[in-house]
Parts: sequence; structure tokens; C-alpha cells
Amino acid sequence: MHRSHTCGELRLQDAGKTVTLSGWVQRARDLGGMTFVDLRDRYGLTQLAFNMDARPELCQQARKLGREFVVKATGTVRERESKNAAMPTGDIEIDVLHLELLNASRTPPFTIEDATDGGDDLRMQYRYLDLRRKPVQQNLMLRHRLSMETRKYMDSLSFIEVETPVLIKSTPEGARDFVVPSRMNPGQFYALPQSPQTFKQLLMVSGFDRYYQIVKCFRDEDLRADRQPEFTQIDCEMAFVEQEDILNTFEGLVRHLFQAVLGVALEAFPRMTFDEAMRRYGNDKPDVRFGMEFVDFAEVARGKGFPVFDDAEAVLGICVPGAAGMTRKEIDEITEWVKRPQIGAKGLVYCRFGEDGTPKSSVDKFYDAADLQRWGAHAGAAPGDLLLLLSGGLDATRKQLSELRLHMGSRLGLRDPKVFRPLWVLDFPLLEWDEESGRYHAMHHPFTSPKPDHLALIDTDPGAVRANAYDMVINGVEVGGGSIRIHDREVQARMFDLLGFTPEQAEAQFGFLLNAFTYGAPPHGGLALGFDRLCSLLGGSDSIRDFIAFPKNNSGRDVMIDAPSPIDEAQYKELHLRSTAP
RNA sequence: GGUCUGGUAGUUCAGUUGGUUAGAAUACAUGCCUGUCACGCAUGGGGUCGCGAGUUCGAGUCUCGUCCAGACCGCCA
Repeated sequence: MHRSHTCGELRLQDAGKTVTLSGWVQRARDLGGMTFVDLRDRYGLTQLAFNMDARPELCQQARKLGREFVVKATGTVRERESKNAAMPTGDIEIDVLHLELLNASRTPPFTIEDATDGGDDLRMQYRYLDLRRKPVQQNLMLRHRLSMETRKYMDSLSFIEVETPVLIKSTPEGARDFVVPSRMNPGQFYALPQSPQTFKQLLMVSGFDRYYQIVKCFRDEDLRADRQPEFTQIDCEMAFVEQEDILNTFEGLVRHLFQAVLGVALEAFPRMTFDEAMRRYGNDKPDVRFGMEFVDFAEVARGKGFPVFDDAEAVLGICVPGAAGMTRKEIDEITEWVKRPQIGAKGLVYCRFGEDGTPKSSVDKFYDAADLQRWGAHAGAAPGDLLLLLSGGLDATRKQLSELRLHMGSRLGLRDPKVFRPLWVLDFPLLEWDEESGRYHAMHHPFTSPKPDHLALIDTDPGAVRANAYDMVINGVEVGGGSIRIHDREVQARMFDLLGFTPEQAEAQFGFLLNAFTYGAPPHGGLALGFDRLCSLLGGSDSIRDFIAFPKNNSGRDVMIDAPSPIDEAQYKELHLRSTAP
């Protein structure tokens, strides 16, 4: 007889039933005269009870069970003499009549418990054991629910899921490609897709006016806690739409996901232009769970003989509410923090406002109380607040102050992972200047449409051109992004030209797309949501690895299967390859 | 490519100024224990201090190199 119930479902009203359970031994407690065994499967834990007086041989058998042994037990459900309110099945136990050992287990290298003693490396090496732990199982179940709800929502809006190829063509733009040698075409390589971008645009040309796909994408770049070389996107595209339609559709999707999976009703997504986000937060993915918006101090702080400010392109600050009580030591620590190479600030100017409103700053030598009061008024500082100011080049100062703002937000506990503040960031620049190559790069990708009234600027001031491109940001995490695409062959060709492609190169790499545009391409646009990031956001974690069944480590390795690994000589030969690796 | 942090028992960690036999908790094994549920009690086994070189009378401890892991910068259209 197979198992009749899972280890999570039996309750007091089942008392008296004869049941069969199968699972893993979580823990055995041998009290001498009796032995209790907690049996685990992915649905829960149920206690098996053995009594030396009643059935001594069975009890002896139970005493021999070790952690993670797989067993099948048949017995009678009965009310416990002493209940355990902490577990759902804690009112009952199984009075075991028959016990079968299905498989023994070596002692696992770490404890398989909610709060494991295993380190990351060990857990990844034995990921199949780590995946037995409830928190990890819950993460994967959350991921499953999100994908199911995504499919339900998209299907309800007549989107159809179409699979696109994984072996495609390498292009020089953007991230590094993973390449795959072609045995049948010596010296030639496929690339794995960084996204199905051109294919979904071709699907629009084909008339599949609402497409989506939950799809693996690949980028051969260095990893982070929120970046894996292979990751999953909810990739979407729509034809005959404008930006507004796309924003509404996918705001709807994300609101649905939060409601269905977390029971959280998100507010309507506020919208902010890229320029505004940079001005107010110094960041194109601002965390708007808290304030501390940037204040431009150039006007009020210059001309008093403080050269650091007088000579700087930008003088920016934030007002940290209620932080004037920080000690000198704490402020020194923050100063050291911003001076670390990763942040790169030269120094930090502060001004405390005491409870009576009296200012005290690190630059009292240059500014008197009236000057500092003007700073406070300018920043809207209240008594007890702390101003922190940085200066330097505009871009660098914004970046540094943005880091500082997030740091102070964390420090003051203003970044609650249970609070969700989404927004749209709109009107991204079409291009950004790249010093290294001395030319413009597409900020989003080369298929992004300039705003129609900016088209003329392309020839005169390319850097000022804004695009119909948008990012969805939640709690400072870039959850997704997209754009209205170019659907006109001539505009697309002009774009390639601007990005430094010769007509021949454009033809060689994207001829299929340019051709397609000459056969009646509808206006279209879309967006891709980072599915792993969405999972980690809803799951309240900073690391997407917790939501991927078999993730890669920091060096891009799978330490469980030990990949990547060398291939043998015959494979090299067959693939027409030779390695130059030492 | 770079910066920082770490690597000591199966595991998570402590280890003083460089000094005698490297500890704790947990896991594991054995024994006792009839209502436990982080069971309890007792006993026991368990160490290439990541690896290599150097300084020193003496290195877990200091120096250099190297490998591994993690976080970050660059990178990620």
C-alpha cells in the first residue's frame, strides 16, 4: 500500500483512522521505554510513536532510525497525551503497527532544519539536501505560484506564450554572449540569447499581437547577489499599442501577482521621469520607501570662501530626520564609509540641528549660524535633524549621495522588506556616451524608439534624445524595463548608423529584422520583468539564489555538478576548437 | 581587471603579545531514561589550523605567494 496521507494533513478529527505515511526521518527521540520519530515530507511533519511495552520489536527498530532515513509507516491516528501547539499536526500522532525502511541515509553534512548550520558553499554542494529544508522549499513554491499567476493573468488578456530559440546569433552590442560551437559548421558559433528581443519583435510583425514567455536568458558577465549568468524573464511584447497601454498592462500584472501571492494591494504606481529620478534621488532606480530627497545646496552654500564647495560642479545634500543625536564617532564612521573606494567621496560635510534648532557643523570655520540656518531652511530641516553634504562633479556626487542615502535609510530602519513602493521611471535617454569606445551606446537597446518630438535632435544633440523607454522599480530594485520599439526600417537603419554600425555590418547582423520591417511591421513595444528578482522581492530576500533551485556561485560555477569543466580531446577535434588556456 | 572580508573538529565558530597537550556548541557513537517534540543525563571518538614558502629557538597567530568562498566596484545594450 502506498502512502494514504501526507505528513502535513492529519488532524484530531482523523483519530481512529488507519493510515500509511512515507517520508524522511527529521529526528528521533529515544526516551528508553518509548521512541518518537518526526516524519517529514514537503507538506509537513507528523509524529510517529513507538512503545516498548506494546510492541518492543517495532520500538527497537525505530531506535535504529537515523536522520534522513526514508521510511514507510502504517498505524492508527490517535490523540496525543501531550499536544504540541507549535505544529499543525501537533494534536495527533501515529501509533505505528508496521514500519518499513525504504532507504538508509548517511549522516548529512549539515542539519536539515529551518535554521541550518550549513554554510552557503556546503549547502550548494549538497543542494539536493538543502532543498529538503522548509524555507528553501517555500521559496520554490513561491516561485511556482508566481509563474502560475503570471500565466493566468497573461492568458486572461489573450497573450500567448511562444517559445523562441536558445541557439541564436552572437551580436557585439550589450553584454558578453555565451557562445556554443557548431560541429556541423566549422569555425562558427551560436550564441545563447541575452533576451528573445528580436524574435518577439518578429512575432509582432507576424501578427501575434500579444506575446509573452517565461524564458531563460544568458549573460556572460560577473555575478552578484542579484545577478546570475542564466536567469529568467517574463518577456512580453504587444502590437498596436502606445507606452500608456504597456504601463497599464504590466502594472496590472504586478499588482495581480502581489495580490494573489502575498495578499498585498499595491498602490497605483507613481511615475517619474529619468531626469527627475536623477535630480531627486541621484539614481535611476530610486528606493521611495523613504524620503531624504536630494537638496541642491549650490546656491546657499557657495561664496563663503569654502573652496571645496565654491569650486565644485555640484553641492548636494540630504536631510536625515532625527539623526542629529548621532555621536561624533558615528558621523566619523559614515565619513569613512563614503570615502571607501567603492563610494569614492573625498569627504563629508555635516550640520546638526540641536533640539533648540541651533546648528553645529563640520565647517563652522566658513559658515556662521545664520548661514547654517539658511541651509536648514533650504533643506526643510527640523530641530534634531542632520544634514549630510557631498560635493564634486555632478554625476559622481549624485552617485555617492545616492549610496549614502540608501545607507542612512537602512541604518534608520526605513527600508522594511514588508513594505512595497513601486514606481515607473520614464523617458530614459536613448543613448549614453561611452568614453572607452568614443561613441554612443544604446542605453536600453538599439531597437528602442526615440520620443517622436526628439527625432530631430538625433543629428544635433544625440545625448539629449529621450526614448519611449521605461523601467519598473520596486523598493530600489529594477524589476523590469522595456520600450516602444522602432518599427520603421529607415529609423532603425539610422539608429544602427548612430551606434557605429556600417550599413554592411547592420545588414549582416540585423538584416532579418530590417527586412521584416519592410513587410508591414506594426507599431509595437514591450517589456521584460526579471522573474528571479521578482521572486526575491516578494520573498523578502536580497539574494535571487535563494529562489533558484540550482544556482551558480560567485565565480559562475555550479559546485554540485562541478561545472564548467574541461572537455576531452575528441570533443575539441569534433568541434574544430583548440584551447589557449594554460 | 580591482577592493574588502573570511578559510581552525562532520558543521557553525572562539582561540589573548608568537610559547606547554588547539577549545566550545552542535552533529555523530555508546549507555541510562515510558510523553518527548531543540527531550534530558553520562561517557567517548573526532584536527594536514585551506595550500606553499619565509621570518623565528618556537607560527593556528607575523610576512609573501597561491587556491577557495562571500560582498562590492568595473562590467551587466
